[in-house]
Amino acid sequence: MIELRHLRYFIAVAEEGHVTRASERLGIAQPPLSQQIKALEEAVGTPLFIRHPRGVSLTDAGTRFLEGARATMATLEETLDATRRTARGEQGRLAVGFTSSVAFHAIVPASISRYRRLYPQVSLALEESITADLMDALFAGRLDIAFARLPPEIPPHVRLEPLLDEEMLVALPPSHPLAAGGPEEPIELLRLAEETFILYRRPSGPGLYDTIIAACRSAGFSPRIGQEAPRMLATLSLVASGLGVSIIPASMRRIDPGGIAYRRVAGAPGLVAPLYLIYQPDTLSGATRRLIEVVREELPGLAGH
Amino acid sequence: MIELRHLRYFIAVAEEGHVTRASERLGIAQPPLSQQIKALEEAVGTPLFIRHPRGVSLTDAGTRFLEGARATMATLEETLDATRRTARGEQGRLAVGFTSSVAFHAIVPASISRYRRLYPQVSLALEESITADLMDALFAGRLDIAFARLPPEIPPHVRLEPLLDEEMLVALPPSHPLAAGGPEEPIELLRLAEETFILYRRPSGPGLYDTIIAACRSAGFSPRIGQEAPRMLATLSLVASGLGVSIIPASMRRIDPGGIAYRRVAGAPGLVAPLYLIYQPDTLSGATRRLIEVVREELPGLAGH
DNA sequence: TAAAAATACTCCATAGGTATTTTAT
DNA sequence: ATAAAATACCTATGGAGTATTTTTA
Repeated sequence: MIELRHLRYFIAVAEEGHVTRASERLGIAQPPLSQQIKALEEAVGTPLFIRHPRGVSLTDAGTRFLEGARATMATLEETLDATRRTARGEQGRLAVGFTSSVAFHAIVPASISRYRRLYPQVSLALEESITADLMDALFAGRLDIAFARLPPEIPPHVRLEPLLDEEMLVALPPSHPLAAGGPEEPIELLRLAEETFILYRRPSGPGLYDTIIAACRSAGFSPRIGQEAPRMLATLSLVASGLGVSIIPASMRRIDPGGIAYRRVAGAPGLVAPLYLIYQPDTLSGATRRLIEVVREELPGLAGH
Repeated sequence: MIELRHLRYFIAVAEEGHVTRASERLGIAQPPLSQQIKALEEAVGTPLFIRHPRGVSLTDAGTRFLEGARATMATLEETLDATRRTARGEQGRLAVGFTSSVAFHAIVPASISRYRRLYPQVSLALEESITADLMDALFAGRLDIAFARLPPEIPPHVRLEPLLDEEMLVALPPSHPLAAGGPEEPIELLRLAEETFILYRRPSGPGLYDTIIAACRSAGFSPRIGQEAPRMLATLSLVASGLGVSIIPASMRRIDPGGIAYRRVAGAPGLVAPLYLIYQPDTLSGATRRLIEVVREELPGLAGH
């Protein structure tokens, strides 16, 4: 069976044109080198060297073999390089998922764009989806990592790394009486007791839904749910149309489908939208590790929101 | 040190996704396979497999390594193929030399063209030169094989394989009295005793020169040398111009620089032009061996001339 | 509990070492 | 006579085998 040892030895002898000199270069004795060369010639099935009284030279077949032996070694070297770069996360592919409700938080675009700059050789695949689908994709290996709110259930081996707790704001139709105050002036949650609420549909983001209901309960009322919208943007459109009020993560404020008024909420400490980085810590690719690093480094600059 | 064994084992495990199944396929036990995989991962410097309770799967780095390992094995396989084809003489290069005095003998073009047809993957280099230069080139390895007359001296390790003895003809100027007879009617050499001879210059083809002089001597006269021409064609031009007669190998008859009359020679059994195949039998390339075969096979069909 | 991989050890095949002979100039 | 490769023989590293333990779903 031909081994790389044979190729290394063959190349040395071919380059030196001299078995003894090659054996010195290789740090072995001459007889074993002669034997290995002989074994190689046997395995190939044809002489590769012509033996002269003062050295050896290549046969035609040997010349062709030298070319191929070098190509083989070069292919392996390249492979080792690429493999190590991939392991270090400097090369390869990275599939990142996120939900529509986190896409607008600065941490996501900031991390992605810094990552792109630091590791340009990694080809990025970005996917927006609902939390449940992200979790499935993560578990199945179609996704390496995701940004999301608290998922309904956590598959085994999946880690949720809490990044930050985002403040939530009340979204009011422009015509609403409470919309009159300044945006930085908080309002009591209880003042919304008689309002109709427009909320995310349950399976799309149960975490936020439950949090909002719980906050209303502890403020002393049970909110009337007027409509459950399928996505964040749809929720805000309904609010803008005057069909009700909503409570949304602060980062969504930059979406404004027509004159919505955002107001901070007073006296509702549990009313926050957590943002998690989600991945399988046991099977982290290098590229994924690098993204986690980047996200953690971005965090201090934006912890507030 | 990474060996091909590691690559073979790695590929088997990657393809099976299962160390035990791969060990069966490889015909070894499971523990040594696990050890070799571990040693490979150590040499590469990064894990290549993720160990699951029911099998293994590739890491990102492992996926890249699989690709490269396959490429490495493929490069080696290709190399072995090409090396064996080269050894068999089905591929590669072949440099063939010949002198101007043999170029017109049917054996040369016939052999070359059949060789071309049989081994189209061998790139042929043809070189016409004087015998002495051919011998140098052969000895120096710039030439693999040559067709020539008897060389002045034979370098060590060079074999002269006699192919055939070619009849020699008298070449007469068109105006010469002896040119009147039919070409197949032989003339006695002695009848040329008073003629002026135009012969090859000595260093270009000493064999023929000496043969002609010796034949004249044994016919009972010493020829008068009028001129020594540098090449065969020049010799014939001088004859055509009426400056003298010459004696040339029969295959040159097809060159006719203006009305030369060719006549067979009677009673001069030693007056032949030998044709040799010349090569170094100790360092024959496959391609050279194939050409020798072809020439030997062509021989019976044309032994006469 | 069960399936698979890892670990511990043992053994032997063979890569490599030493001494010598052969070969070709 | 000499330089180099080949041969003969020996040594010991490490690849592979057997038995067992560890791991994790």
